[in-house]
Amino acid sequence: MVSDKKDEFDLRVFLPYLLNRAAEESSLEFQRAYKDRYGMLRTEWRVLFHLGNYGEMTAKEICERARIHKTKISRAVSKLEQRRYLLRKRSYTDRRVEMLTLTAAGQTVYRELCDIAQRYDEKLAGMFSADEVALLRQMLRRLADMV
Amino acid sequence: MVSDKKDEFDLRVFLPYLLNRAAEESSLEFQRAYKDRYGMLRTEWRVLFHLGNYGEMTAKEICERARIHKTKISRAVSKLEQRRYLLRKRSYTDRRVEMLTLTAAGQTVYRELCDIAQRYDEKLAGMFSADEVALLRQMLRRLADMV
DNA sequence: GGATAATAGTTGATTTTGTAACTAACAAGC
DNA sequence: GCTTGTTAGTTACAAAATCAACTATTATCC
Repeated sequence: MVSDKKDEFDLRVFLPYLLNRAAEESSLEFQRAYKDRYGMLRTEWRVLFHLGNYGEMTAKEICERARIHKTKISRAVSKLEQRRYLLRKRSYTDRRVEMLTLTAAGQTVYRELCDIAQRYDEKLAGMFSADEVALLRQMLRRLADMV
Repeated sequence: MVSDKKDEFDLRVFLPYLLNRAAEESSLEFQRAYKDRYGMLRTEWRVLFHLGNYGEMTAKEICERARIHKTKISRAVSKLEQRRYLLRKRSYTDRRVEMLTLTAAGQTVYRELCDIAQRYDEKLAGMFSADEVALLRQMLRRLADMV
């Protein structure tokens, strides 16, 4: 007799769940770097990294690239400014817009965190073969809609 | 002349970042199912799914399996109980412990969400070949330390 | 068996996020 | 140029997450 019982759903293969769990787990160690060492929140390091990675940007551009809501960006920018990690400069072609750049201090922190990130990434990547990791990154980028 | 410039860090290949972005993005659509239709939070559906998937469990066991902090579980359980989705039953071998089970209503919601989850999972999986998805799930499980 | 430590789960205070309303500046249409 | 609509960014309030302290119960060790 053929089983007509619908395949039971298994939480542990559900992609959104797996992705979230993997993301949470793999963020923990790196989080300590920016949180414990620099008292930064996740959004703050994301802003810092975007400015470090892409140079001068506006809050709007960071919102779009990082897919973070503008209120979170706004608060993260204030915090980073307070800590003298970034400078705001009003665009004088459009005075609603602020150009954001890292200060020397911000760049130093950025580089330090980059080093930590890179080492940590290598550690994670080391769990798999080079081909596997390449495929993983590619698939994640597609899922993240960063194609 | 060989470049001795250290390879510039690229945010868009950093695994924790990719994982988080992919997780956030791929959760959005499914989130609407439990949030908009049932007014549930993420922790609440995770608890619901655990009970649906594994049957009777204690809050402690859910904490460990799902890696969610006990205060979040405690509040999610209260909410689910209020909505009559689950029942608490004191263990009488250890009266600190509560056995949690889904009510009939809870099981109905669970099954509905399972269907949605399964269809959504198939949609996501459809972005890649069967082999690729199998590998992805396997890698995510390792990253999530669910090996 | 009684003191001390450990465990399951809850509660309260603080921090962070999310939502909506807001200000200030620009753009378009007439 | 003046109304209407949009956009960049901020702020205020509500919802949720985090962290520490708490209660009640069980386990340990002398």
